[in-house]
Amino acid sequence: MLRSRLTKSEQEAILALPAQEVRTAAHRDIVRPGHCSTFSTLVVDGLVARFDQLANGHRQITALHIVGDFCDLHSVVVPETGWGMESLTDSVVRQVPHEALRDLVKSSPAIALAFWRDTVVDSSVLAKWASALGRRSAKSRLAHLLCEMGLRFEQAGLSTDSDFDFPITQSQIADVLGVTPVHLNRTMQALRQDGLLVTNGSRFRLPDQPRLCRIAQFDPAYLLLHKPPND
Amino acid sequence: MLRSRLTKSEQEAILALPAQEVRTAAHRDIVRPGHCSTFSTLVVDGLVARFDQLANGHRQITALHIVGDFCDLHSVVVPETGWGMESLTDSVVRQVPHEALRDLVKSSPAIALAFWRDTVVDSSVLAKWASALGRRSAKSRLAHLLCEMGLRFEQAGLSTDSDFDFPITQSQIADVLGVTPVHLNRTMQALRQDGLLVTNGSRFRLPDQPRLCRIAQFDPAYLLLHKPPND
DNA sequence: CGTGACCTTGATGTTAGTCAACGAATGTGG
DNA sequence: CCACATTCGTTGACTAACATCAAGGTCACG
Repeated sequence: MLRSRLTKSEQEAILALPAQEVRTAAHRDIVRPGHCSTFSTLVVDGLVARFDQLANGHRQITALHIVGDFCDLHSVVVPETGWGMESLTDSVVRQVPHEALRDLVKSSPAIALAFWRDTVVDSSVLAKWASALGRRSAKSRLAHLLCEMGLRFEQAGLSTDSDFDFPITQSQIADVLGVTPVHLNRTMQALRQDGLLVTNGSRFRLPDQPRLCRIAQFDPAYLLLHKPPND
Repeated sequence: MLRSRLTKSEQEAILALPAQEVRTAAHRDIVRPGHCSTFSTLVVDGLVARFDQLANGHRQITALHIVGDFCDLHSVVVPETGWGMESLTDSVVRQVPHEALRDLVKSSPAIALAFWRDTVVDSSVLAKWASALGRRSAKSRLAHLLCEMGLRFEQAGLSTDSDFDFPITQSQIADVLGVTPVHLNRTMQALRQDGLLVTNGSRFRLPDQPRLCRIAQFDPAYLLLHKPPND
């Protein structure tokens, strides 16, 4: 679950944290921007996005979180939310009070480091994405997103990296890539015509991953999957 | 220096950390992408940028660091560098060994939280920037950058927020905004014609900040300047 | 008096946004 | 079972933003 090595007892301490389980329908705002949050959110089922909203209402999704992700652990040390969180699908989340997390962190330096590390990995993914938004074409960004999500779904044990269920609308993908829904639609068609993408409902298949990775210039190092020890 | 409240003795412990002071000329890579770093970098003088590099050599700057910033504290918990760091001007930095930082973090939970918090603030700035790259025009992004840097220079006690020394080339700003140098040049001219920017060498003056902030949709909340206590 | 780094300008091509409309699938209430 | 609305994907015509290519201009520096 977390991207660090912990002892059994430390793992148990995290799992034993008090939490409120919440079910939400798709397209609901779980955390509204501009407030102060009192809990962190663990995704139990579904797909959850962190976003930033502009004055005109347009959204830029800055992170996608799948089953098992602790999506706003950073709010433990910085509870002020400039961002918001929305459910992209019907979802189930566990809300863990900051108070409990802070107590745990004080009692165990190893867990503090593991939490810190987890937020840094999120930040590493975000940096890679910022670079994609600034310097790549929509087609390359879409390819990159597909490569990343495939790998993350596989790592989470949900599917293979080249054939996965990704229940997201084209408008939502557009909010990730920073393009309009119309342009995303055309970009997806371009990948389909190149024989790099086959979709069927929410099922995504990537028939030629090596070529897709080349277009995306995808190097999975930034996801930090090898989980080195903390010290 | 750090964006958290610490006791005197904690502050002294940080300042007493062993470090190697290094001087670098402008336009040098301080940390090369794709390695494993063994120290974190504190900016003593100058301007330092974190960047991500594409296969074609193009760079996207993902963070700017001014005097007093600890620019890669995150590498304490994740030493693998997908990114690089370059000096934008002649600079002086202090390189603090990760080993010493990890020892300090283990001995003091408050410092661990302060360090964690610092990396989360960087991440908050990055999220705002990703949103700008995805959803705003070059003009709005430039306005946003100017508002942010003005405020940060002021907070660091270097100048006022509407008249500051920002020793950076147009090509480097272009690498921040994710545009070409040619287009950045034209974007700056547009701000000048609107009476929103006056430059003289590396001196930037913002004659009409309220209007500039409106164009930028600048809300400084994401910089988390009010420094709430850690717990 | 070159030379190189940086800024500026013009012409032209490409990428992506905007506006508007339509079709397919799904759900809902009568 | 049918009319209706809603959401989502798709398409076409047109426009705006930005990239690319190429060339000069300025200034500091050796």
